[in-house]
Amino acid sequence: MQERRSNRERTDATRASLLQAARALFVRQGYAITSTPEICAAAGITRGALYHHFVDKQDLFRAVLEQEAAAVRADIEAAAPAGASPRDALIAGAEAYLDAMTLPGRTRLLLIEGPAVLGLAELRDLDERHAAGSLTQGLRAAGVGVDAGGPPLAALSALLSAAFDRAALDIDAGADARNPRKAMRWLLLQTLPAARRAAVAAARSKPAKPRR
Amino acid sequence: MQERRSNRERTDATRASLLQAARALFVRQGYAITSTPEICAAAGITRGALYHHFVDKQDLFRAVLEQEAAAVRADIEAAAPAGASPRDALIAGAEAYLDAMTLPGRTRLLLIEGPAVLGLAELRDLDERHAAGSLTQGLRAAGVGVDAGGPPLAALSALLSAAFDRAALDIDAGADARNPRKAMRWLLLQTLPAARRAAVAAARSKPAKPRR
DNA sequence: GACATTGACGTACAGACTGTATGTATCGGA
DNA sequence: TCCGATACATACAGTCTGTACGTCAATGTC
Repeated sequence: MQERRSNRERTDATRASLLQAARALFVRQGYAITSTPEICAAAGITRGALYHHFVDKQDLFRAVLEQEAAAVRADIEAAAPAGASPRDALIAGAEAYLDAMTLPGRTRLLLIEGPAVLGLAELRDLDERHAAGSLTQGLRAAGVGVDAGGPPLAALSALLSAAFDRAALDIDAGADARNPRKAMRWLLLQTLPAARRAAVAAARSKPAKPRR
Repeated sequence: MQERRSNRERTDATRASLLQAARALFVRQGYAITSTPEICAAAGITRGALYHHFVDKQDLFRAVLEQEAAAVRADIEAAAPAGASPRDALIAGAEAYLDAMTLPGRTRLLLIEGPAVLGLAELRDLDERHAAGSLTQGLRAAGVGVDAGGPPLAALSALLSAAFDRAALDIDAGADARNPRKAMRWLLLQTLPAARRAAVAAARSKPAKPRR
């Protein structure tokens, strides 16, 4: 009386069920506390199936993160306006990122548990494959780091990326969402060329009396 | 033939030995992989002693972090120049923080494992008790957020704090230390009033030629 | 200074979890 | 139709965590 399914269908179904159950539990309880028996019970399968599809618990977690990062990327790309100026594209991308990270569990998975479970190096790789690279090139397109006097573009991009993550975390933590968004937007604008040149000019006139 | 020690001495000695062994192992292997038998063997005591002094493994980890955060704070305060202007104090504090985070293991303990093991809320509390609060008040003293038009100070401070952490992480990851430092310094300067006012002014007079 | 109490451990144990080895049924191609 | 491969399920070994309990030295009291 059991339905006939191809191997491919079986695999897809169990993997999907596993990923969904694991994601929910990892988000609610964290990676360490969540046990594989628990995950399998929630997914309606046995541990044998889990270890058939994934080499270990960490590998399952990796798959969850991969899926999550891809979803974030998709969300951002879906929100990208066509034919905007580099500057506007950057700002729109910033908002889209914060919006995407609003989906429950994303901050915990990608920003808290991820680095601890998979290691910083792997997480960074995943981040760059999916999302962060676009920030660097967005900054470059908007003219940051093109002249010699400015800060190293890659390093600055990393710092801003961290600030974005923190904004997402704070929004998720229940803070009035407008404050981190506003601060992040302001900070980002400060890095754009028009602002920077003015700042450099102000800094150059160092020996002068403090401006006040 | 055994020496006579007061209870206080015994406690201090075992706790110190435990903290040192645990710190080393947590740094080298991470919290999850490090087992309590392993820690106790390295500390030269039994698990009974561990569970006498700490309620569980997580509590031991908490003690390690507490010690580490206190050390960072001490390092920063030791480097604080006396009688500097708010602006210079802020810049010096920034450098001191990055210097302090150079000590091996600190980034991993405080920035990677900490949030995952203790939870973001507790880590944030620890951070504010020890270090981060000073950034907010440093910014305020330097005049950030005093006028109504600027970004919310607390939110901006959080973003900058995250950027600092990322800089520390990148330095620790072996990147040429000068790049993250330079970028961080630049980013911080961008937020200070002189730079901002100049930036705003430059933005207002958009058609005007750049100042130089 | 004997004595009861508390603190600082050491040892033994129960429960749970992870990863692996092995068995079974279904699928897919020849 | 037969046979290898795939997708599971079950059983097992080893390890870890936290707790209960026992011991002995230190400390305060009379």
